Amino acid sequence: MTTIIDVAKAAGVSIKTVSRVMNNQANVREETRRRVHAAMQDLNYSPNEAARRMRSGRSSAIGMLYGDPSSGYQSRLNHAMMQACAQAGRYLAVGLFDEAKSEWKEQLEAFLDRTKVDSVVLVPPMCDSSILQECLNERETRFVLLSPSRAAPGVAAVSMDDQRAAREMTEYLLGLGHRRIGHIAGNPDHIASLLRRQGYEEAIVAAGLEKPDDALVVEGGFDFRMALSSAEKMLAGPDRPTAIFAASDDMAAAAYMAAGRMGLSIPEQLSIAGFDDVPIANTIWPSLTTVAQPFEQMAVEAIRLLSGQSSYGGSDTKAEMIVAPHEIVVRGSCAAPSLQVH
Amino acid sequence: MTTIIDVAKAAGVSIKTVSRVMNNQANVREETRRRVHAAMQDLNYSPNEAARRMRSGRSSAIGMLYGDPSSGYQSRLNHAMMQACAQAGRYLAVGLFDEAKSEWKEQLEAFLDRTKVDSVVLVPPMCDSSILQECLNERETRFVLLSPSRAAPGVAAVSMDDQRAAREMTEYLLGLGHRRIGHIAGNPDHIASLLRRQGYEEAIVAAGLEKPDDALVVEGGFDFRMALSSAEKMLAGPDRPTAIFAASDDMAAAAYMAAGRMGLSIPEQLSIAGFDDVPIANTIWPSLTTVAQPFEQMAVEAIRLLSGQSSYGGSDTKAEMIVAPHEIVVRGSCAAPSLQVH
DNA sequence: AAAAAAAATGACAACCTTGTCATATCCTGG
DNA sequence: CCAGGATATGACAAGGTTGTCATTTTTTTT
Repeated sequence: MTTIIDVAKAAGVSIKTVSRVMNNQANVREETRRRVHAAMQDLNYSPNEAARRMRSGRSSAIGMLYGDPSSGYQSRLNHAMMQACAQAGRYLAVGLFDEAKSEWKEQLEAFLDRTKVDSVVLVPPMCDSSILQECLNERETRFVLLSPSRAAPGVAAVSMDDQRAAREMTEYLLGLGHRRIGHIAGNPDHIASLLRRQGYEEAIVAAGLEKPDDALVVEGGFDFRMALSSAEKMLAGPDRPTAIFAASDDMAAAAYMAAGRMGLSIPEQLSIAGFDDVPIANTIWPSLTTVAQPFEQMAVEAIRLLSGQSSYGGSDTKAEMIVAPHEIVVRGSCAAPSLQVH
Repeated sequence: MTTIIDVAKAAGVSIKTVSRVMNNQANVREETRRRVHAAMQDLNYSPNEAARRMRSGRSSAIGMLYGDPSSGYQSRLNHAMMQACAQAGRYLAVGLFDEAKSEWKEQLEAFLDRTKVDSVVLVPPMCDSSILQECLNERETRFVLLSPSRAAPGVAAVSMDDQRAAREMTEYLLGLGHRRIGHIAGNPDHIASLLRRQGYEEAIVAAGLEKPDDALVVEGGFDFRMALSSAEKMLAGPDRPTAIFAASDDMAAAAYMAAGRMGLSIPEQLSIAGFDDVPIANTIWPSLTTVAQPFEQMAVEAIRLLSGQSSYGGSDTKAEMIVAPHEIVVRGSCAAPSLQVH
């Protein structure tokens, strides 16, 4: 196993200089830096994580704070973070967290003390607590928000373009020939719900159609049950849509259910599209055409943000806001509207 | 921060003796051992992970190998492992793995080299590869199987009692008054499918009813689509059941769909029960009565198994087989059969 | 009871990195 | 060309643990 000493010898410098190069510290001549880098490359050197951590007292692991893990959305995010960490060669220290509890501050302190992490990822719903963010700031712990419900000023965050994705999905349905497209909206407390709805309406209007009325846009609250009754209402109406775009996969599954009850077959008599690409989208049949949230990409970016900021600077935390590219995943739940329906 | 030196002073021994006690090494008098333990307790000492790892070259992290992560089952298991590791104060190093690829052996070596873990958890479907197990044995890496499809002789494993759980769930349905209970069986390649089916039949027979015939037990293959058509067939038959017990939640969701298409309301006209308690069980409505796999418990036991075996012994690996207790989670999808159905 | 063997314990180095502080080198302006 | 400051580099300790090997204590054997 090659150590910093080997690199120092190879580069003809002291170990301290190698250390400086590794940690991007100042006061190293450019030429020296190059030589050291070359030596590291040659020897295929990678620093001993344990030694580093012991000396500095900090862990290179990345902390992740999250709350209720029951949703498919959560598990996808978990998984993406695990994968991204594995790829980056870092460990993931997770803390399950109950913000509702009063001792949450002690919980946080305990987590940080135990794990010694100095960077954490906040996923929904933890990422929307400004008090939590203040606490992390106080402890000089770097953090990045993953898919926050609302933008926090001056805080690094990674998210996706909900509005554009919704517009594109709606455009896809329009492109199939649909003219009457319903929308099941999410919980209006989440900014994502509004953005998705806006994207949907934007596409409709841009296609020269009438702005959707109340019969076409119903509340689903990101809740299966509410979405189920809303979808049934929509489909029972006088001029029912030929396609439904739900603001989440769970609600799209509810629309499947509603369609089944009304005797409508998917996609022949009703097209359904979702949003998120959680496991259920590939479980149900016909499998769901949906917007794939770029979970993997977002996780990678989050780690990059946490790694990139200078380790000890502190002051240069200019907030970066990264938008990861989504994808429309076409599966079997959408088709051109059949002519005989109306 | 208290170190091994503080403990040594407090116990009146050398640091080496403390080290010996910590690592359960031989040649420490019982009384000394007690004194050291007391001192550790007093000072609330916990060893410095980084120093340990640096000296020994091994990581105390636990490795986890898994394959296709798309199912809800996988994500529950992931999550449980993350939580259990956090509780045990250990990191989780995950490796995503493609056993189908030919370079999987290199993949494994690389993973073990990079992470330096010396204990790994194998989750489905990785836990059924005996070649993989041989490889791990060669490298003297401890491992434990989590919920294996078939028992491997001489290998530590954690699982649940599928047969008993299925029997209990069926008994629950019988207790509600159901006399004609259908079963959607899983993929027969999984031992769990057979066990669940046996448990189901056992309960039926024990209740003095006829052993279920082919009209009552259909193949679902742990696949939504197959389960959907099987359920439809079952419900369309001449003497349709008043309750369906599916061998997985995904297949239970398919039964919901089938019921919707047939115009049967749940639970008034048809009771449905599932198995696993994955996210979908709480998403759909009415929420699904199901068998909660003891994911959390299994993860905790897996870590205990890996931690418990003597660190350097090697030979004393008597294979422990642990069965974690499941739970019947009663939600809204089952009710007494209404009288007017038949 | 002495000698030998076995068991228990301890002193100290080693692991690899980073921080401190001292030293060497470079550059600037007179 | 030199003084002085700025910049670049290096020597060495420290961090907490475990391995090696020597030493002390206990037990067994004669």
